[in-house]
Amino acid sequence: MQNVIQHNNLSQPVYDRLKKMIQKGELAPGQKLVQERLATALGVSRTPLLKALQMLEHEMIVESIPRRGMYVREISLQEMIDVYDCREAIESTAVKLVIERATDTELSKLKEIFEPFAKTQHIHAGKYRKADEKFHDMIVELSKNPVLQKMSSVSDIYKLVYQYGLIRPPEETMIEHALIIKAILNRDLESADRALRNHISLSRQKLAQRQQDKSSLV
Amino acid sequence: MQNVIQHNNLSQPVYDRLKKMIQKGELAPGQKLVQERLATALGVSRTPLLKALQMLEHEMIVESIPRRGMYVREISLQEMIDVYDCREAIESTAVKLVIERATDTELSKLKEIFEPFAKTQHIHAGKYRKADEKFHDMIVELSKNPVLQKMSSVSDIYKLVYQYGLIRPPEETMIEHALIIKAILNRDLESADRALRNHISLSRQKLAQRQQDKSSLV
DNA sequence: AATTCTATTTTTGAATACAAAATACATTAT
DNA sequence: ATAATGTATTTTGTATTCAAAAATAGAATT
Repeated sequence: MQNVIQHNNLSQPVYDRLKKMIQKGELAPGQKLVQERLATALGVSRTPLLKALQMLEHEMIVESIPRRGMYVREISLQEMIDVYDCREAIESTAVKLVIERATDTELSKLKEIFEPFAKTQHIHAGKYRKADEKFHDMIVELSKNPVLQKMSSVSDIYKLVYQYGLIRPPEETMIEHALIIKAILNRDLESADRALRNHISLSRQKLAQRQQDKSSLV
Repeated sequence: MQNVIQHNNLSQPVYDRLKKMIQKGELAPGQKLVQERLATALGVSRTPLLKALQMLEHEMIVESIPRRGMYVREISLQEMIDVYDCREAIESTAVKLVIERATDTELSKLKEIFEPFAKTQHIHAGKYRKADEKFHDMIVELSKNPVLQKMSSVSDIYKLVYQYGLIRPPEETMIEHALIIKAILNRDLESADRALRNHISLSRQKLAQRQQDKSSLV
């Protein structure tokens, strides 16, 4: 029995690890997270684990059922559609602020994200998804609105949409990304807003279509 | 020393009490919240208190400075302006969904909120503020989008704007509320969106004006 | 009088202990 | 065999303990 108490923020690394494990599916949706067992597996006590789980709960990645336990949340298709409405709200506002507040140097970083894909013929799906996430993250970051950033973390679960497979081919979204970036670089708010809303809205519509298909099966 | 352990969600009532205490200013912005002392005062141990504080941290009402402690957050004028941008994002999306999803019965409840003030000549400031908050809460609630609702809780700190005094006279906002409600009842998305954005935007501009005034004093 | 250093106290973050609720399991009754 | 009941085990929510870091107070020095 080791009698050493750590004092340096154990919950943060635990949070990071859990989040990755859930994103990778190592902890499956619906799965119960037994605290003592999980804590031992991660080499900490229940205290920092619980703090990490609470953070994930705020992001709607896990859910706590009182006196029952913590579970990895299952994100339904309907909820994912709701998430896309949230992303449109967040990012549309973010884009407005980016155009107001970001420097040209900062804007150029947005552009760089998709440059590797412009050259190549075949787009690596995994790398493109990462770039896509980075693009949307950066828009929120460059908004320089801390409250918006915090709110954004709640709808970050959109990143779990891959559970429903590929929503739209990269070739399609690539063009839309280019349009958004171009408008932002020109600091053309109206075009940027329109392009961004269109981009998110199209994906949401794809999800809604699947929802339709599913319910019409019954 | 009582040897009784409660098992029924102590953190929720603690959260409620703390939130009210902060809203009333009983716990002042900037004030340090010493855990042991506060826990004793509330009749619980540090464990449920800490959980409550984490919830408040997520809503940006308190902040944790690692290894230093928990503090009641001071919300600057600039941040409040940022909050209003967030509210516009949230509520604009909410209104869209309300028009899509809410029943006529539900919409009628929106209307009822301000009815007491239509009759009276003099508007009771405190009661009007409560009604105002209820109105905005209800829009988010009737959106029936759980993710949006969760996000909304983060920018709920707009309710602390009264710390900066009265932003606009009730007579002014009353008219705007009426316009928003009318458009929602008609399920006229375009008008509702325009009215709502105008309403929030005007308040934000007032705050921005104060920010200007303040910085030009220097 | 101001500043630096040191000893003491306080407070935080983590680990552990503990009681009640939830679950699993076996036994009995139907 | 299935349902119902009682018992043992597990797990949660809270309380407590503990060690390290931070804050404080006091002494020593400039």
